[in-house]
Amino acid sequence: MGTTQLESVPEPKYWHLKTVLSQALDSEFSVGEILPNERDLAARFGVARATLRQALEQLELEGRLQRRRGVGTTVAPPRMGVSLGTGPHVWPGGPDDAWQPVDCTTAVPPAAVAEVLETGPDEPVHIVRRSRVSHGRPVAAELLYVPQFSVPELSGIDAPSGAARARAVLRELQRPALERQENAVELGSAGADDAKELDRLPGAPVLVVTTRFVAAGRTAALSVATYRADTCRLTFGDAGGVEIHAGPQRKAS
Amino acid sequence: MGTTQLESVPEPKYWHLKTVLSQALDSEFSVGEILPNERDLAARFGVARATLRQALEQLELEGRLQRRRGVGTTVAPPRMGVSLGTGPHVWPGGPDDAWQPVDCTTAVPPAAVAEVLETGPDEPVHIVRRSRVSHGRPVAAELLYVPQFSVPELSGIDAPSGAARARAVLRELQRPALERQENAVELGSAGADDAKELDRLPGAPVLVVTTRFVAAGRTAALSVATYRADTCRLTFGDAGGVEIHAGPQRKAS
DNA sequence: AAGTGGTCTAGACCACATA
DNA sequence: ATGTGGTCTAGACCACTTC
Repeated sequence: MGTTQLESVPEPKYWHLKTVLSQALDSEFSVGEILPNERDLAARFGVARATLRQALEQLELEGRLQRRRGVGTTVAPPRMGVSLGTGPHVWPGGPDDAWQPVDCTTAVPPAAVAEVLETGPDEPVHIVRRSRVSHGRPVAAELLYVPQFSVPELSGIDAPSGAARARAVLRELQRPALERQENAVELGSAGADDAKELDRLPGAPVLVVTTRFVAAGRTAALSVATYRADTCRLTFGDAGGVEIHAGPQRKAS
Repeated sequence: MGTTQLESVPEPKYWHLKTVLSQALDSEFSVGEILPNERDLAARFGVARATLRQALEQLELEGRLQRRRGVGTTVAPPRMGVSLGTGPHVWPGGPDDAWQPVDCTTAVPPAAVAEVLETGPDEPVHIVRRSRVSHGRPVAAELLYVPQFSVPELSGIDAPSGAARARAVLRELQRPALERQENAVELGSAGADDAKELDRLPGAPVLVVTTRFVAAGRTAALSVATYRADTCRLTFGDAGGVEIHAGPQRKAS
């Protein structure tokens, strides 16, 4: 009769919507193309705008879409591989360094950082701000904490702050020999500062990479770098990483 | 609590709310404690429930909260460090293997996987499902794609499917010598299958780790593992990783 | 000025866990 | 049966970019 069929597993609308849109992106759109605006899309699919947005949000999280306020929603290119390196070659300011110093201040670090650095709770350290650009786009913002003892030769004659001082600190940091490094990756959301540097809104998802550089048996520096989670695929190991993306899936026929 | 007035730069409500809640979590709550329900919290802060939820969502993304339907919202423990390893010791089924085989089927992999494995577009491979448990909690679900040529000695007499066959495949996979491995980490959202295995809802944020195992100059196996982004901090390198969490921040005074 | 995505509201109903 | 978080709606206004 007129009764609706019993849905044993009622899939959420936004979930189904995401699937439909994902397939449409594969078959009917090309990279960089702009989608219809959210109000039109919502009307076309017969859902509220909030529901449509929930689907778009997920697709953006997966790196399939890029949304910019005042502009529109575009189809994102595949994520770019960003190498983090694991060997002993990646030392701040070293040969393969992809980072660009931005600024440098001297201040007391957060308690959690001071603990790792084994500095006193009120002992100031050098805080170098660096940014990483790849393929012409900003991909990461970093705070590099350098304790005073790691750069003993740092002359006060150098610039007291700014990019010049950042370079001076990095230069001095290269003197001791690197013993090892440790990496950790976790999910986070961009703070106001990082968001601005990454050209994203605050709260944007980021991959937080914390790296501890050890020299002479002590933590010589601590790096906290936030990578844009929407555009980056972090690669480790010997080569550039594996190219695995969802892409158009084949259906059993 | 007290209302805060700022008009110069209209900070989004949910952003401010997130900050307030974050501080409250540090000072007034302990791990495992349950928060008031969303309707009460929204009323207490004088916002709509949707706005309150936007703040909770971010805090959950950052691993500060854990929300379970029908139960409530609790304060999450610090993320657990999960070692991925980088040395040549981590081979599926090897000594330090933290994975538990669940199932095994033989099927044609997605096109993107077949390309990396250098198998024909219609050539079936072994697909081993494994799960990883840490501290009594499921942390990752994996699909391990093993081409036929990597396990030539696999006897048809072994179990045709199920956990028994998974173990057989892993056993045979250990014969060739590992040359190197490549890792990549990116953000994704859990599919229906993974979500169930990870005890999360579909769409939950996950860290997708793809690992290519190379032996005899060829890709011997490809692993696509999804880690719970809310509870896991992936660690690389020699040791257990760095313990950096936001924690109570001190304010400049 | 017009159009876009971002934020916010005040409801409603549903799925799930627990008692 | 009750209470929780999850989904959904139909609006409104705001911040930003572009024309």
